[in-house]
Amino acid sequence: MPELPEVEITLRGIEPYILHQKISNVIVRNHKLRWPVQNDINQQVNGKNICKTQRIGKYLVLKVETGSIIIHLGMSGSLRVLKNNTPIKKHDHIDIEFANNIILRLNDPRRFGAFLWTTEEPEQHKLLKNLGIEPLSNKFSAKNLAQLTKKSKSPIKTFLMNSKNIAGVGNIYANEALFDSKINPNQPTNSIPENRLNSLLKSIKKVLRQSIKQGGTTLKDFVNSDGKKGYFQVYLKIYGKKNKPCVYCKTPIEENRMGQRSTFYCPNCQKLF
DNA sequence: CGAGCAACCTGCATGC
DNA sequence: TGCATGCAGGTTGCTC
Repeated sequence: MPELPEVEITLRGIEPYILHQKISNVIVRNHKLRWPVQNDINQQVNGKNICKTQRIGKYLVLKVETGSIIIHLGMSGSLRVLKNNTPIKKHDHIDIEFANNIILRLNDPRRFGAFLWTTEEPEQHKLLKNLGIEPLSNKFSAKNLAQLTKKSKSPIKTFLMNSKNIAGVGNIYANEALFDSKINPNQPTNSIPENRLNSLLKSIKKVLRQSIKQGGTTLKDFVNSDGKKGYFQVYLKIYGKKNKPCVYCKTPIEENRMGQRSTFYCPNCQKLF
């Protein structure tokens, strides 16, 4: 599921409830996520206050004085703020209980998500230190994108989805941003002229911002911290639209596979050049 | 090095 | 109805 907008929505939803609150317990019902959840996680954080929360790419970081909890939602994860004693549902793997009587509950049917403890600076953690540019930051500029793309011969969609280049763009938003800027997903990255790169840059920021505004995209599992679904799926123009008419030219949208991911494009609007 | 792809999991839609 | 197949917002870590 969760790409950058969904993780951002989750962060905004949980932060007001947990920032500066004291952790009173961590319950791990199933430690088998992408990596095993550390056995002593409760001893590490019990009694500590959350002093900072942040999103880095698709990762959420909950900082306490002595280290950080790093959370990734994988394909199907969600985090909810609930009252203590809320009955457990299937795939509710972890609860962080707080002294103010709320819990932060991780549900993740596919268990591709992660829940890690680190005493390093989170940016230095193995999984985060090679992340590329934050696409909504000022560092994601025309100049930097031009610099970054000239080294890569990969198809542009593969480039966009590689978190070493850009952190947080996944399959939905790569498809949408390429359609919005009328670039073919297979266009070799280093063959894209500067004016087209600038338009791609704007499309990426636009699509991510619009999705955040709509509470993210819910295809299946994603819910925000209140348990509500996102609404941006209503505004998707290309993702999942195989054989539907292109909103600009009515040409039927085509689908193929790049890597192992579904790729949608309008053969008329997104011609290779 | 990079590119390609299997693997990690459950659930759901589809087709025989 | 039942069973097999394939696919799903991600990413690591193999092989070549």
